[in-house]
Amino acid sequence: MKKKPVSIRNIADELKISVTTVSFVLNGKAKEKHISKELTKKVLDYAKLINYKPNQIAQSLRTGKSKILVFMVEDISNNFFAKLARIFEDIAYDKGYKVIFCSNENDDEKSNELITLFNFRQVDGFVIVPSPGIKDTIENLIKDNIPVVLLDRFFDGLDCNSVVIDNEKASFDATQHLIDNQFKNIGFVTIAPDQSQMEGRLSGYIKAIDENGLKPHTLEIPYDQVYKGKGKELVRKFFEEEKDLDAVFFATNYLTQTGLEIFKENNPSLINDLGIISFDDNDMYKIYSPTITSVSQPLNDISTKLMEIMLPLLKKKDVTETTHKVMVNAELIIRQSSLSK
Amino acid sequence: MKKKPVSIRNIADELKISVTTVSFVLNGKAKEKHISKELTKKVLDYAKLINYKPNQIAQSLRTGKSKILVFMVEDISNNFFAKLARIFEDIAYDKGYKVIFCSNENDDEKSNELITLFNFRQVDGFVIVPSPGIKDTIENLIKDNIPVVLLDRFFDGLDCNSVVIDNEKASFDATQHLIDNQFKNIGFVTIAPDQSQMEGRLSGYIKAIDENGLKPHTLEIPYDQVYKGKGKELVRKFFEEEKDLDAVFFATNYLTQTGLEIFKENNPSLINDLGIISFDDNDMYKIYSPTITSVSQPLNDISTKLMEIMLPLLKKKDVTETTHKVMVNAELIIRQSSLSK
DNA sequence: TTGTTTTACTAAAACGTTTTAGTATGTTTG
DNA sequence: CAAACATACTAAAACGTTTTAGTAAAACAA
Repeated sequence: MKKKPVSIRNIADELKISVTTVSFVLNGKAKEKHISKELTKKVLDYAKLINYKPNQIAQSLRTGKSKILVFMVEDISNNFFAKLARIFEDIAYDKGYKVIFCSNENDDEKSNELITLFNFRQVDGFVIVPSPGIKDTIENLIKDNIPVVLLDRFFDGLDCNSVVIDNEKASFDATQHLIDNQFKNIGFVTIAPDQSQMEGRLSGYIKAIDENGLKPHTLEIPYDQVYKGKGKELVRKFFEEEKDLDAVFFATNYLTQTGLEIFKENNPSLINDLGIISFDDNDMYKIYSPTITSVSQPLNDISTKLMEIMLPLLKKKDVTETTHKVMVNAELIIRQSSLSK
Repeated sequence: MKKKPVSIRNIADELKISVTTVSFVLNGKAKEKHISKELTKKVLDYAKLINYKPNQIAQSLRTGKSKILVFMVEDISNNFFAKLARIFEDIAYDKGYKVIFCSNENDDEKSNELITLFNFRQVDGFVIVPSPGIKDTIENLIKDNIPVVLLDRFFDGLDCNSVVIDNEKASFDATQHLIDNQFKNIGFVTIAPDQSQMEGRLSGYIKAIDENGLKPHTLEIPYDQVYKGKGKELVRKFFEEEKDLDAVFFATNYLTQTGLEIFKENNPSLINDLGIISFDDNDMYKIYSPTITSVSQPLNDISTKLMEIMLPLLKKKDVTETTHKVMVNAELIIRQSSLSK
């Protein structure tokens, strides 16, 4: 049966001193509170001896801090988010925080539900990949003085910490790279830009196309159709109609997979004949035939930045004092699929 | 600034009754404790009106239950585990539990550290993909009456709940499928079987090979070499030496990727000439050229089973009463790579 | 000497619940 | 008509911490 864990009381009783003294010592306030060197040592030694660990829940109740962070993404089983989560987890544990992951499926209702749930369960801070319609919820969190860092996306006109990549630049560079490789009719397959990161990706593409005097060919798929098979049909139709495309830039990993699937089904030679770039890397791209060029987000940088912003917020009285909006650069990993044919 | 959340006290004061009564009502013990219908309704209505949510931490301190489960896997950013986690998360939230995910990197020290950390922070239950040397730690958890369900692997001679797939059968079937497709010299690339699931995969392969009077060709890579580039060289050497292989069965997703990488670098035609099967599916396998046959683990079944075992344990006084060892069947997804050439 | 400061330590409240052990009525029962 | 029981409610302890507001003695200053 479960033996009761040792408490501060046990230490106090054993050493015939008060719990107050023990608490002071264990919290490193010995000097400040004028606890003698000898007693301090005695407490520390005994605590170690009996392997005392504070009851985190009692601490939380008293201090109002849970040492738990929430990392809410669109889908934790998505490679990009899973990798980010993994790195964030490591840093967090290192700093004494536990992390609860959850997936909002880019759905406003689910997002709100989860945020409410956790907020009431006294979570210390949130990292959130926001669904399009939760600007108000986020604003309320900030008003309630709860640390929030947005990830991957942000809201125009909302003063909130965020870490995003420079989507426009990344997209511009990728498109320009295709142009530099003699591609002239470059298609862009994306999802409807009600998410800020998608907006940047589209505008980067358009900018490169415009600057080079080319004609844009874009397909924007409504988000709700993407994950319902319907998206695939739209992509298929796009390629059937735009016969003269010589390259295509997919704005997300998932769209690339859909595209490749269609090529495989309808017109396998396209895989080799078209110039192809995918936003977001995938372990398999480097072993595909041809190997696939991708825009790779710097996962380590992103997670590190997230923590760098989050940690000071957790100490602060007022989270609105200063907000940090960090933009990191993505890397274009050039492989066979984007080189001039 | 953060407004103080409403407490049971606020309700009691407002209605001029005791906190006890409020607590009884809110916990559904109104009848049992003879609280009148009218008062019960009044409490419920007012609680709803002011949007009362219990302070989970205070509840935890009092009841000793945190409503938190730990889901510890080898690497949460690994596709297989991420997908499992995603499903488990959904079920858990539905049952009122939060889930903390963590990665032990198949390392005993890290596993022990994490288990100790969470155990002392009063987690209600553990789902664990155990690293090879933590049998004792698991045993101690069980002795302490803490719910544990092992996932993917188990320990011989330890009576502990577990959910695993029938690796031997899955491996046997996959090998037999290759044999049925006229392959005669089937290689098996695996990691050293100090993990139970790897043992089953090897023995299934051997059994099929033996039953068909063929000769085994196995490569066993020590676990610690797999993730250090060294593994790749061992695989490369294997294929250079075993010139007469006509098929290969990779025992994990990661090994498949390594293998494909080597084929691509050294001998691209092999990808089409060899029969290939991979343990664990990958979204990209169905759009690879050729499409790749895989042994796919039933993620939904596994997560559901995990919860089915975990939930009753969380209610029980004594977790050792009965142990459930569940074995689920994997599915062979047949694609081009394993069909007779 | 007396008053002030410093040192060394502690009692008790507080965090927000749940639960035990009541009390004070009203209602049956023998 | 008293004893037993049922109903409707509550005071206070408990969970394990942290922290406020102390006390008592020793050291120092005048």
